[in-house]
Amino acid sequence: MTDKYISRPEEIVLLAVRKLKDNAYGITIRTLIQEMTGKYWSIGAVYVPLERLEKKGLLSSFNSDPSPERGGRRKRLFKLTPAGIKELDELYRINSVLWKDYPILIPEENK
Amino acid sequence: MTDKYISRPEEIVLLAVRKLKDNAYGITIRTLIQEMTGKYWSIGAVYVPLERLEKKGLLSSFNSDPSPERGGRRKRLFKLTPAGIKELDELYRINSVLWKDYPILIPEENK
DNA sequence: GGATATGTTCTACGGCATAGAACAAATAAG
DNA sequence: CTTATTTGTTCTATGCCGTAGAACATATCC
Repeated sequence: MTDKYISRPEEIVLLAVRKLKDNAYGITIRTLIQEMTGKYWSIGAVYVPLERLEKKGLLSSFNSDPSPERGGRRKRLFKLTPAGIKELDELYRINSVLWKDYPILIPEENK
Repeated sequence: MTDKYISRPEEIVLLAVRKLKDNAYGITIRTLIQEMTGKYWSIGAVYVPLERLEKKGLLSSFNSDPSPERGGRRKRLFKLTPAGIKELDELYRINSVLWKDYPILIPEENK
């Protein structure tokens, strides 16, 4: 492909960052993803894509002030860059085409 | 992840096979994918995932009778297995969750 | 300052993405 | 029948990504 796709894990991470708004950092991202997908994600499965997405210019990050309730290291907060937003829009468009007319599943009462 | 995802290329290939029904083979799959995604796909970018999906039991394939109009090698036709259908249903479900509430884009008249 | 809690960095290994040349096989032409 | 043409698949190499979890860092609490 000439115009590379981002991968599925990268897509999912981008979406999680978007949904978390000003509270997107490693732990919350991981938790949200696990909730949405219903699957276990290792720590590395979150941070490695985060790192790569930042390198590609789709995300930016900065360290928060230390202000947690109990203790612990400061957070590295992530946000979408304009390029990241554009990428998500593009993915949304392609997904719409790919899944258009996918048969609606009648749940439970399969009659 | 304990319960592995299939990759994005694999997802796209599965969808193409589904849409093509009884006419899903290398060339038509590639053409449809390029139409849907608007991107160039090499031959290998289609056949390698096809091969892997068959190995995973999500697709099956068989050679067609030789009956083309002009000549050429016989086709290797692909179809979804029950596991493949199940996988697509699962992907649809997850995608719905992931993209729920994605902001509707007002096209052109951005007012 | 040692214990505890919260978070991130590091890195290793296998597997997948992607490209395109080589190969195969069917019919048509001479 | 043998050569050209058309249609389609197989092969395989390279680099990058997916994934896991141990190690490390840094806050607060006692």
